[in-house]
Amino acid sequence: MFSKACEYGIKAIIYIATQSLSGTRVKIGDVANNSGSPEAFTAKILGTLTKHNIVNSHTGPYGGFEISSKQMKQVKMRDIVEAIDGDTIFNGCGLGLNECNHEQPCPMHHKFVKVREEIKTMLTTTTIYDLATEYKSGKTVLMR
Amino acid sequence: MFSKACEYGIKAIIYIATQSLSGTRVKIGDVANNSGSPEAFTAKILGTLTKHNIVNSHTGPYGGFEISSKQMKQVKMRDIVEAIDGDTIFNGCGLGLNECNHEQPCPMHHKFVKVREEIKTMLTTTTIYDLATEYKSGKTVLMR
DNA sequence: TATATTTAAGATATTTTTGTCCAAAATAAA
DNA sequence: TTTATTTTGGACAAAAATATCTTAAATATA
Ligand code: FES
Ligand code: FES
Repeated sequence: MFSKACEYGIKAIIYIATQSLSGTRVKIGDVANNSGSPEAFTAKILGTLTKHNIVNSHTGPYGGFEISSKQMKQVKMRDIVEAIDGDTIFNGCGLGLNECNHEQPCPMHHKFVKVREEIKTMLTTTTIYDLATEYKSGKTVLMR
Repeated sequence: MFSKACEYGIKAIIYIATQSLSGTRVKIGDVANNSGSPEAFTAKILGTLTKHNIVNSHTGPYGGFEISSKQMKQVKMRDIVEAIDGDTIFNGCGLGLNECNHEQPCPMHHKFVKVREEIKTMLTTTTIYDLATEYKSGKTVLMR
């Protein structure tokens, strides 16, 4: 469904957000350790998300990553996925035709579009804040 | 959603099935030309599907690929996807945790499971025959 | 049996994704 | 200003996915 990069990105953001809720900035090493993702690769992905203004970074001592309350509540999962994986999952043809086209549908089109819309809805109606608060309360885990 | 191999496999099977409905066997070259997929790669994938008894192959002159009416009506899209991409799409965790676990859910679990079930339903309720007849009637296309 | 045709199988090549490493830039504090 | 800390960016490496090529095996027909 999502690329590894995207999975790592989502988990990193959720961890950073929960820490931000407590007012603490986190270093990339902490993120990797607490989300079960490779450190250097996760750093790359956070670089992308920083450019998209989904997370804020600060260099130097006492630096690290942080997400504001405003960001948490405004940014949807969809924004993260789109920033990393692009919009193929939201608009692309299920059978890989150059584009999804209602006029000349591929054999899977009708049924596929429904699922694709469900995915879009799921990711558009879920904010970072939603998942971060749930994770902070201990109801969910980022690694096992 | 699906790998390229899986996309090619599905398109190949639909084309072979429509030809089988007319009683004609098709050669790998025809399949590639009519489904817009790379020939040698598609041959590999059809080898896999042949082993899974989803399609039948015949070597030699007048040989080629063919699917029986019985197979067409019994084999679900799910079988094709599972044969090529495995069962990760049906059972795997959306955030890449080693397995999906209801007891220790990842942050996306609840919403993700619903979508995953929709995908499973879509692929389990669609047979090769369904898509082949629709394609044969000209309502859908395999390439553009 | 000899020949032509077609899939099967294995080796190889290319591209993309995933992942690591290291030096540079930014910055806070002593 | 110097030092230590942290992200940033670029080069590099490894693994997986995608794709091609070549030869072998099977088989129908003459
Ligand atoms: S044309 Fe393939 S999903 Fe719309
Ligand atoms: S645990 Fe992640 S989807 Fe179920």
